[in-house]
Amino acid sequence: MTESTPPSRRQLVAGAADMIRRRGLNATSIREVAKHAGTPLGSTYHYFPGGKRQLATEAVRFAGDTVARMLGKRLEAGPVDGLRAFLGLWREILTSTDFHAGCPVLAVSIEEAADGERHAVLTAAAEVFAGWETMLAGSLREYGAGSPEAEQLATLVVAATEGAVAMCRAQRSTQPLDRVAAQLESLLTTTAVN
Amino acid sequence: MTESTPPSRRQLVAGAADMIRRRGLNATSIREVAKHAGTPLGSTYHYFPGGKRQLATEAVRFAGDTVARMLGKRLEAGPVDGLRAFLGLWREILTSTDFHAGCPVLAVSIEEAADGERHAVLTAAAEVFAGWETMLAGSLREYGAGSPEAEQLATLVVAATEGAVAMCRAQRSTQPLDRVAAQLESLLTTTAVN
DNA sequence: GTCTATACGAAGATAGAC
DNA sequence: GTCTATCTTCGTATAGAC
Repeated sequence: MTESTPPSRRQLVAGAADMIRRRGLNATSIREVAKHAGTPLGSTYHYFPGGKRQLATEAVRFAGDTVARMLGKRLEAGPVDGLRAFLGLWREILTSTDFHAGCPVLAVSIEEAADGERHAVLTAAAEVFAGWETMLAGSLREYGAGSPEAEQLATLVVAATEGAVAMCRAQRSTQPLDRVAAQLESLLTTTAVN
Repeated sequence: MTESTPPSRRQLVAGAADMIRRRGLNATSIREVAKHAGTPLGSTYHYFPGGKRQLATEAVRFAGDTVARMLGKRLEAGPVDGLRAFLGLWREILTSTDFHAGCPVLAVSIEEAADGERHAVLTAAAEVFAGWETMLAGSLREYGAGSPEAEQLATLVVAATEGAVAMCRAQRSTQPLDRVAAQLESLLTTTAVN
């Protein structure tokens, strides 16, 4: 991580994130991720000795950080701008993939491990969600929202967006996300000063 | 369907729904569903000639109908009662399974088919979501909500609940669902008369 | 009509050649 | 250090015995 990161390693993580957000965690095979990245299967286990679990964990963190960076930038202009950017990001992912891709963090959250034990991927997903919520809540408080209200609104934004993206995929339409966007924007506008 | 339904057929559908809501669609194997139902593997293909896709489709519809029946009853007492029942149902599923189970409809919505073609399971999921939304929106209109508002609120309720259930599983806590509940209840109370 | 046995492919992971 | 070849297990689906 600290030493120079090989480009193929990075490609494996990004490719895994893309496959997970389309097919889910269990249907994402190391074989296919490696093939897609142009690296041999053995290399994957050299870069990720922890196997599939480690690769998936890093993929979730990678996707989470990418969204968080974008969200942080847009939140500088206020919570409603952040909300619009957040919703717009997922909308773009849906439409640009013809509703084939969603959120990899949600995907890993709803798949129990085969052996039934709680794996590190779930922990990473929880941290990613918490990070997004913390950023949103902080911005809401900055703009005048009260303390229990800000956290509740932040959770509502993340939960509603994640749920809406899944619904959009089922019905091949952005209608759920657009409806959620209208309600959330009006809610945040009346709560915080912009 | 119309003729007498064998109990093992029913068990297979219910078992599939339970496994899907825990592990997701791709990780749910016909073998294990059959074993769990106590029926031989061959019987599954006798009852469901369409194989895994058919079984999964019926499992989604089964789960959707179960929720819809409960929701319909509780909506007779008004939209806020319906909301509480809806949230309470998912909360109970989370806590009674130690956060191992979620919503099977959401689960199938986020997994692309391996062959890339759009399958019947997704269509069933879209219909289930639409059914829940229609019931909620109808109740909201009955209690005084305007026409674009009612549909938007209904979608927000379903999306936020589904997303929150997934977040609860990731962080092994009902906090996301409880926060969403607080916000949705206050939102529906100010919008509709109860 | 029900179920056993099996065909066939693909998964995760590793051993060991280069 | 990198990659090929392989081990083992499990998946869907079916053929054919009772």
